[in-house]
Amino acid sequence: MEGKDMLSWEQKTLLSELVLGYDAAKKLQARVLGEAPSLVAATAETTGILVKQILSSYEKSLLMLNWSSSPSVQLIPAPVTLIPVTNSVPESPASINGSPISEEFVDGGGSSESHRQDYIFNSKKRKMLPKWSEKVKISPERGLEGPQDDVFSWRKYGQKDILGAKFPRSYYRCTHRSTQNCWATKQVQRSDNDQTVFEVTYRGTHTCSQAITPPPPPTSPEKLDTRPKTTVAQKPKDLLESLKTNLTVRTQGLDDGDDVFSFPNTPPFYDYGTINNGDFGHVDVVDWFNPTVEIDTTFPTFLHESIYY
DNA sequence: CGAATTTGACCTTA
DNA sequence: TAAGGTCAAATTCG
Repeated sequence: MEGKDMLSWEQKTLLSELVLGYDAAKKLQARVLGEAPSLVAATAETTGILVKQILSSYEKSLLMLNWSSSPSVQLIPAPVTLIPVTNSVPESPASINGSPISEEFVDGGGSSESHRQDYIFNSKKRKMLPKWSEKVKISPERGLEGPQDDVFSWRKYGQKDILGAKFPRSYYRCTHRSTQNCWATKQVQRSDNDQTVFEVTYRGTHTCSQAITPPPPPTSPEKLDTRPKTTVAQKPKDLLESLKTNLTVRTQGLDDGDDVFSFPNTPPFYDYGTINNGDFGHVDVVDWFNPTVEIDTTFPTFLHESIYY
């Protein structure tokens, strides 16, 4: 056990990602060989999804490697471009010295009295949060390109005009920040020229339960969506909005440069539903590839009157 | 009526 | 000090 603890956050996430891909590949293999795993129903996991998962896994793993070592590994052909956001020198791989975790994290229990102080330590922490960004491309026909599986719920807390940018930048944080002390945030910036591109920058990972226990037990075959409300496109009217909110490709992030942030008690894995037994959490792709998040045919319409402010 | 968004002020960072 | 990021009151939404 101590073995895994020794791993840096990067290593853990990388491992996690690789495991996901491996898992999906295994399933795919089983499928190809005709020996469909009875339990993990062949029902919902289409080959396409598996492939997608595998590719996504590769992309992210490569991204991480690309970042932490030589910047010469340019392999990411996919429609979705992943961009490591480097603030300073990505030099130190990850020297986790889980020292300054302080009570800030546990402090959440504290009442809501914190104003300025809250802000302060929040910003202090900000430096330590892993940060990464992605470009999400949209095609009118297919909706979103690339892996999109943001099952997290975000809440907008600000919008700002950016110098030189045509469109304002939107700021989101995890809905459960106050309730579960989850400090994940993201910001969405629409590309100046290419209307189909949004750049999403994430900071911090989710420590809230929705990142830990997404899928409801499949005990009852009837109910497929027992869950309250993860992020899902809702009002067609604000398609763009919901899009921005959902526009999300989860990728592993890395440290910010100076200090590597080590998580208090958060599993370093994003899990999209750990339903299986394996040594590692394995993924039920069906869950994160939730069709509800899809942008259907209404989409192109939105693109036209896209500029809505 | 509670939860999410909007938006100008305020705070932090470069 | 300006640009970027966050807060929080007011407003809108569901």
